[in-house]
Amino acid sequence: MDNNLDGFFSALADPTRRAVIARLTTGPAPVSELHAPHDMALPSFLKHLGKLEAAGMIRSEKVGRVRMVHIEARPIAEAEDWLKHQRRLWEGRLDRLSAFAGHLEAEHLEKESKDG
Amino acid sequence: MDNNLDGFFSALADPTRRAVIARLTTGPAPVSELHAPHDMALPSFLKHLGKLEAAGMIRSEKVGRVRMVHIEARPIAEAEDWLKHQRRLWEGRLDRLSAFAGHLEAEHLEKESKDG
DNA sequence: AAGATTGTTATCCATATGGCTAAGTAACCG
DNA sequence: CGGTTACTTAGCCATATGGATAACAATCTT
Repeated sequence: MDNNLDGFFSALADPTRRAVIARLTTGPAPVSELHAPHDMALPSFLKHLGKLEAAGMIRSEKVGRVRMVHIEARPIAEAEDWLKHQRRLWEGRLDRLSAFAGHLEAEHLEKESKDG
Repeated sequence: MDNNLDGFFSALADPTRRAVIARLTTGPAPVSELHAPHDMALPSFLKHLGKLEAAGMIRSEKVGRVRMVHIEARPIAEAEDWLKHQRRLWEGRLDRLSAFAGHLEAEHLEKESKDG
């Protein structure tokens, strides 16, 4: 339970890094291409890639002088699963609440009919 | 695109705050009860609640001297949707790739997933 | 009214984060 | 070989974050 969720979520808590992920869903790219749309010095940008890689969300290999970056889908699925799980718990609780409310109402009606 | 995702994800990038969310999926609770399982001074803990509230993930109202806290589901769904969207793009790309490249690409991806 | 509960506010502190520049290394190109 | 490209490493800096204590405020409880 105490897995990489910290890294996953904090990696996603930045628009630059989310943009990189979004870009990479369309296919691998070299660092320079990933960097291009971001108004930021390259070393600053590399820190973002570093965080994504540390979180296990991307991987990269160097081919000649170029570093190719590609997405790693599993962490995204894990984060998604955590959210889905929470949402289901929450929805389940709503179900139980409404069942309980129904129960209360039934009791109430029953009591009323006895009293009446 | 530039919505509250920063706040949502960074709010979830902390185990204390995820624990609070997890707890709140089972129903509302007063601050003291939320605080109890966490080995941390109350003011420190309140900062976490503050972040969750700022991100719109929880709400709270004061009843007497007690503050009751409850979860706000929509942000969770939004974060989940972002992830789902990215995953679909990624999967869509895989579909397109395999349509073009056939079994060679499939073999490559299979190898990658084994390496992971 | 006194005391206990339950937050709240105000500081303070160490570390992490996100940006920068400057200078270095490792391919490729002519 | 020399220059250009594509990173890489090393430092610097400002602000944010996550923790702490101390003191205050409001509301039950007795």
